[in-house]
Amino acid sequence: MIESLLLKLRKRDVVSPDEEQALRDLITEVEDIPARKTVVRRGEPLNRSILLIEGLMCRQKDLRSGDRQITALHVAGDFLDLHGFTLKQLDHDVMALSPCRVAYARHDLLTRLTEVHPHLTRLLWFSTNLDAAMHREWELSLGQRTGAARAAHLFCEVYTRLQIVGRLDDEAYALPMNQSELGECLGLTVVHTNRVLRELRELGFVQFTRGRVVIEDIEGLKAYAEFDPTYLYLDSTPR
Amino acid sequence: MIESLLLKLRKRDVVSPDEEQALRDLITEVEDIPARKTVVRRGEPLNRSILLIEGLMCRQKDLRSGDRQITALHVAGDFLDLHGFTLKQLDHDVMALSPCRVAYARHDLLTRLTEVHPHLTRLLWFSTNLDAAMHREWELSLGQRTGAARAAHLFCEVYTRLQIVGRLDDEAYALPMNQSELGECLGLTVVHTNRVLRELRELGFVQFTRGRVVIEDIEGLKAYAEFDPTYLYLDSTPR
DNA sequence: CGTTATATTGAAGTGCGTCAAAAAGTGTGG
DNA sequence: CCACACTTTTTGACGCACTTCAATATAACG
Repeated sequence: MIESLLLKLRKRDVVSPDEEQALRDLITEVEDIPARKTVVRRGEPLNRSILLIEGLMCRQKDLRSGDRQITALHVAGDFLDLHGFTLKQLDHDVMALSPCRVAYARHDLLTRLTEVHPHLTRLLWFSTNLDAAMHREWELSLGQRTGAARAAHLFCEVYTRLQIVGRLDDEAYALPMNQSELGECLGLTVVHTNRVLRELRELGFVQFTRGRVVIEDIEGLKAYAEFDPTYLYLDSTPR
Repeated sequence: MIESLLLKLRKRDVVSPDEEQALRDLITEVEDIPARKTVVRRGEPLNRSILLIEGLMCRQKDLRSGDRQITALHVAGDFLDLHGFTLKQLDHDVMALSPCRVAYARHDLLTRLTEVHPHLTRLLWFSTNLDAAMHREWELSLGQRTGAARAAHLFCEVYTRLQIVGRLDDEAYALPMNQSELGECLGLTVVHTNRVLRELRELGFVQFTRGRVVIEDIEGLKAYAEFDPTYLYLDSTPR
């Protein structure tokens, strides 16, 4: 159940059998979530954090005009709102993009964990810092990259993250969202998102059709996006 | 020396005298940094984190074209790279925008702190999560707000953050950067930044001249920017 | 099979970038 | 105090990336 989480963490540091057990003990109830359901609403008090076991979720903020920005994507093995453990409420919504399976980690157990497992605590802390690193890369994309490069970069990032947790299907993967939602990740309208996707397709880099990404030329795509995975911290270092 | 940090933390939770002392013991050497100096370079191994005592610093990422994005601003009381404690190296540079005074917190002492002070650890964890919340709000700005609203929002955010640490000078404050650097925060060119500033001035909201922000109508500015400080977590809650 | 969501294309408009130059401010040395 | 060089701000003209509005095509679904 926490296998993807372990894959993710062990890519970055050693997790002892003891710590693995502590994580297993942390996770209680499992639940299935339908697509499009909001699982955490901004401002609501939190007493547990959610681990994504299967599916695709996102964090989003919106303006009064209704314009939305998706600020993060989450794949299997990610905590959706571990930051909520110290923040106690979120500044944004968390929504399922596909049908998902999640598990819950109660905050009182997490508090206990911080008192008993300092190294594991630092690892969980690391994992929220990793989210922040991705936010920064998205800021760079939104502020400086062209629409096409932004899309290309996103495809590279998700490719890399899914690879870690074994969700790549050869050179393709599931990205269950429509072009409108993809546009909300990229800060583009649906119409322009569609044009940008055509460009990437015509360049022979990648195809995105009905929630599925097929990579045709990963090296070309990475070069085009200036994708440098440093910000994903893929080295195993004592944290 | 850590007074601004204490103001910042105590705005969000209780810091016991014991914990205050632990923080004081954490901070060793103090140093003065000249403007424009890069204090942390991406990729370099870190064994300490930096607390900003006085001045303005930023985090920045760039593309090969030379286009830069400033992903965060830091004021007195902020840790510049506390995330570096668990990341062990940064994915971006940290640079002084003005002459600054900083103090250092060694990572071995921080590790020790996590083993002895779980609640304080959670508070420091919180503070990195707060940085992430600001990153998300900037993503919303960069992705969805117009240039003028983005600038207005930034002025509101810094106004609020400086207020907490007592650096407001009536309805004005120091923001020691030029229009080019402001543009790099906003994802705009200098030229357009200049036009956006004129617009905000003509609307009677705010003036930005030679590194100084003079707020003329804070309520108007907040409304214009749709500034909602929820994401700054200004309530005192047990973390 | 009809209904609704999603994708695609076209045409026209706009926010912001680019290029270029002038104006204003700042710092330094004489 | 001025002279000079340099940085920063400001403005104008023009171009482009992206948006908006609108219509059609295609896929998904009960």
